[in-house]
Amino acid sequence: MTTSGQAAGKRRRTSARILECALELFERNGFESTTVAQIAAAAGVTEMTFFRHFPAKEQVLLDDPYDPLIAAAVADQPRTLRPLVRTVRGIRQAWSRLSEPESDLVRRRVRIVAESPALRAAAWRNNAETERLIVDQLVRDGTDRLRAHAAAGAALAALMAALFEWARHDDILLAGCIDIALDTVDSDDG
Amino acid sequence: MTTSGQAAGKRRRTSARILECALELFERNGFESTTVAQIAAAAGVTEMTFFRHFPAKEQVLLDDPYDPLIAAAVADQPRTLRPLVRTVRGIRQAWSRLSEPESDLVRRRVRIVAESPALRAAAWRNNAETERLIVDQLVRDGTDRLRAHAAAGAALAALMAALFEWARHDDILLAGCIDIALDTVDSDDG
DNA sequence: CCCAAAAAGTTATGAGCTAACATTTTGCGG
DNA sequence: CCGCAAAATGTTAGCTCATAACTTTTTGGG
Repeated sequence: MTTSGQAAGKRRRTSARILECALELFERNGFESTTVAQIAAAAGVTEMTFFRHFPAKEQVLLDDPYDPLIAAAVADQPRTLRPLVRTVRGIRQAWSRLSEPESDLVRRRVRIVAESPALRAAAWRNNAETERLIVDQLVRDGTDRLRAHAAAGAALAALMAALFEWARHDDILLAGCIDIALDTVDSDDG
Repeated sequence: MTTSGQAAGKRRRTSARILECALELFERNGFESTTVAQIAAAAGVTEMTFFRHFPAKEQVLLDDPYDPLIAAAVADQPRTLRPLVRTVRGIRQAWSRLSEPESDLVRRRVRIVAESPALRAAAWRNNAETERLIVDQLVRDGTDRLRAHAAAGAALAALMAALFEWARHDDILLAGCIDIALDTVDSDDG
């Protein structure tokens, strides 16, 4: 390489610093009451630099790598199942491998998101891309758009409920919450 | 009366003018590209006045009277049903009485909302209150928080899917879309 | 026609975000 | 170790949404 990624180390370090400072400020003072200027100052950078690392204030919390995995997992499910069941199983599979160390960071972020209506809404906007991927997959396999959309939306809503409830406690397991939430939607058969 | 609502007529007229101007501009140029200043100018008022009538730009489109009815309708369902089924039936009942004339206005607004990711997210924030009411009702009747949240979220997601799909066409019936979407989630039994 | 209250205007301010251009920092090839 | 191109960051200026404090206009009943 040598050409692309000259000072990539510095960039990652700055990103991490901004992220950590932002999380601490959000936890201490709340998301809305924390300004980008404060975060930037705490991280020793300019507002401009903050926005170069995170396209928006909310993206500090919402830029997670798990969502894209869902669409792939849904595609893996047998095409003979009902759309909702396929989606539910895909989500279950995608979230089954969340290691303990990262689990703590995820919990911190979800906790902050759960507190703010604006952030919960923003989380849905983030989900939109995942939802679109699931819908496309289901439609490709013969489900009509409306049913596909309803199934994907409902399953993701259940997932969000599981994440928010999980984040409210310190000791419960995420997998358990996801199972309960998805069972509520999926009822039984398969 | 006489004391409260001195010049209420003028206020309503101004609101209606702002609403109509905003809708036309949104339809012509898109939601994001339309500034509050443009809307205000078109309606012959100041930006300040715009915000006195609508707390935020998005509220021109999202301030609908139907959502609150849902929580009440859910409460009306037999408490013996599963939470998801109760919620689905409540939604079905609440949206069953949408008269034709208002239907056109609703469709205009939903169409604009469907176009913008930011607006779709904002619609979810609007739903949050409805969701809370449903959850509270279910919890009061013995369902645990997580299951209640999952059921309410999933059912509302299906409703949104129905509204968005319905708004994409000119000739289909909303009731039909809602039935299909909710059936996808509710599967069958009751 | 007068007058209290409601509606709308004025001015100022702050936060989030973007764009154009200048400056510093980084790390590899010589 | 030094220079150099690219990457990272800083600077400045501006737009839009939104809020607050204060003033002026408009409304409709007595």
